[in-house]
Amino acid sequence: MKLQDTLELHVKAAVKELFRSDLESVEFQATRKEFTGDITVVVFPMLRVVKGNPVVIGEQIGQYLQDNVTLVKGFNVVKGFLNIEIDDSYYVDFFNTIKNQSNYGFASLKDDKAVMVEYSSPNTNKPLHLGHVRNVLLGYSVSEILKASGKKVYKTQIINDRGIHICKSMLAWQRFGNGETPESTGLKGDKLVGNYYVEFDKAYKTEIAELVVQGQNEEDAKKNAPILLEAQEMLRQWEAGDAEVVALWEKMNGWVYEGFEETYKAIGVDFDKYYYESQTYLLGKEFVAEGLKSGVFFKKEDGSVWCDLTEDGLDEKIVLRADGTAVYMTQDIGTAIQRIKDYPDVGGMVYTVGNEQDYHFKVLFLILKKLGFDWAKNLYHLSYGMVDLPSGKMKSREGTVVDADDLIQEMADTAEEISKELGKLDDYSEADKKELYKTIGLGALKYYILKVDPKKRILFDPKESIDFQGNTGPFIQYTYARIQSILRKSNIDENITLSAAEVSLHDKERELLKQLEQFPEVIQNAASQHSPALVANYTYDLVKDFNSLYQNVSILGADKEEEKVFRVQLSKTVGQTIKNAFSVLGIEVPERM
RNA sequence: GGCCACGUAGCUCAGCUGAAUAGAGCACUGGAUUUCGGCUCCAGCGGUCGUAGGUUUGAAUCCUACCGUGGUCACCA
Repeated sequence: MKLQDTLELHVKAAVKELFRSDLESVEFQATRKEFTGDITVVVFPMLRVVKGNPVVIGEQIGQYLQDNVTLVKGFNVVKGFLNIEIDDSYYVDFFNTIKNQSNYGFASLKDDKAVMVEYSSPNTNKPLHLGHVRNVLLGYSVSEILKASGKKVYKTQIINDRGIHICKSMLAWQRFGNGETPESTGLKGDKLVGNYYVEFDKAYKTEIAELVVQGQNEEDAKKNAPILLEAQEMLRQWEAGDAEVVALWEKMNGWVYEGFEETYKAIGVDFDKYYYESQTYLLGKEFVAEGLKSGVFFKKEDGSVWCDLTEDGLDEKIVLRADGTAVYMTQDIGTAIQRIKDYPDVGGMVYTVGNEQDYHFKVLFLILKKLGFDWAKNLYHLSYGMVDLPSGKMKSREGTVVDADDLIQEMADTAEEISKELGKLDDYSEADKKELYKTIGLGALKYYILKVDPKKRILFDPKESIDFQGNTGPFIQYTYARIQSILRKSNIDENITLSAAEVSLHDKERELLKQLEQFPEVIQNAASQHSPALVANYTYDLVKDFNSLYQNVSILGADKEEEKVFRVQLSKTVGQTIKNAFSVLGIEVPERM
């Protein structure tokens, strides 16, 4: 049983015996550094049940605990705070239970409904950029955290593969492409298709300018530009199933998917299942028809279908256009239902989508509830803030978009520069070195993004993101590598288990053990709050405590053999915990760096 | 304008399901190595927790108003 749970029972018993009152709960907090003790009971909330002076009450409870609970070895009361000192044997026993658990902190799979986590969900007309990077890192990490908390998880995305955007790229490629392919140009497929999207925009603008010269006003010119009309015609042909257009669409989307896969692989994320808008919007239309019958939706005179959400404090929302074609909402309804059909064990879903779509998801979840799906109550919009650059917002038109592939490469390059200066890798092969630079560069990037609360905006300062000191990924990786170095040099018997009597704890060791004890709870909290930031910040605190110990005591040069054994084992366990924590953030740890 | 989110040290962020003197990192200043990896550690400097009210024994945390920033209010996605 956890320390806090044990103490809670005893505090309740104490209050029962001393004051003949029943407490519903007991409030604990870690004892602040400036006071003596390991864990603190806050007396104030008890005053509602037990009348009296908080200091006196604290003293009485403290005395009771000291007399009746063996692991309580002392106490003191400051104001309304009862600081309890815990016997070292508790921490040593705790350590012995976890020291060989390679999966420490992770809960075993609970017999519970699975969760589907959607992330990435790109359009197929341009490459991934920094904004997608945050999305992908968050979604992947939340998936891993949910798994670590004991849930079955499916990772997925919805690919926006149909619509005018891809037709624009297709048309431009037809006109200006001269049959170029990723193979013939050596370009990644998503980059190639993205280039033609830009080409389209250029041609479009030229045509608008020409029409304006010919006397049209700008608004009309934007609507009448021939190339735009042609793109719209192409979309109609696609919807009509024109064989040639569909073949081109399949070819160019295929290029994009290959490009995306390369980027996902470079980032180190994966998916269990892909959904395509082109395959789910029809199901959405079916359910709109059904909702119309059951009265969830209503039809306007022009034939468009709406959902009235005014009773819920929202507006009316369109779910089908007057011409009968699907809107965004239609296909999201279809996609959600399709997913539950495909995976009947799924009881809830997490949508990783930027906060500009907060309203959309509020409405989507409400509509699914109205349609009567019981899983609709377990839908969560993992809403995250924009990524800004020091120069302001990213704007594709102004060319300030940070490309995902470029970014990953730059991070690795920077890691290489810094590592070379410090040079500890002379005996590494070139391939191993490259792999390591990628690990460090990606570690820096991922940690920089994940340590911030998802809902907050991120200011992405390239200079700061590649910082290696302080609260950064490489700092934590460095500590891990340093621990591995100790383990390589130590030659202790791994299987020794020291009893509490054989170990006397250094203050820093006790701090570290308390910190280690928190890890499983951190994972659970991060899961329920969908926040990798909690894991990131925890890991940093753990690492700081380890470095402090490292600086204060000699591990391999400990005076006594038992001390050395204990410290090496402790170091190993800290290393394992760093590794586990980082694994749910999607960050690798190096043996050396 | 309506609705939503955010506002904590010069900068980047924790703390936000209420509790002790609001914590880290960067930057700046000063220290530590006959020692296991100095990408380290220790200390100092730095705060009207956006503003004003309210609830409470107790508010950065909860409530209200206002200010600032961003988002959103499409038969776009």
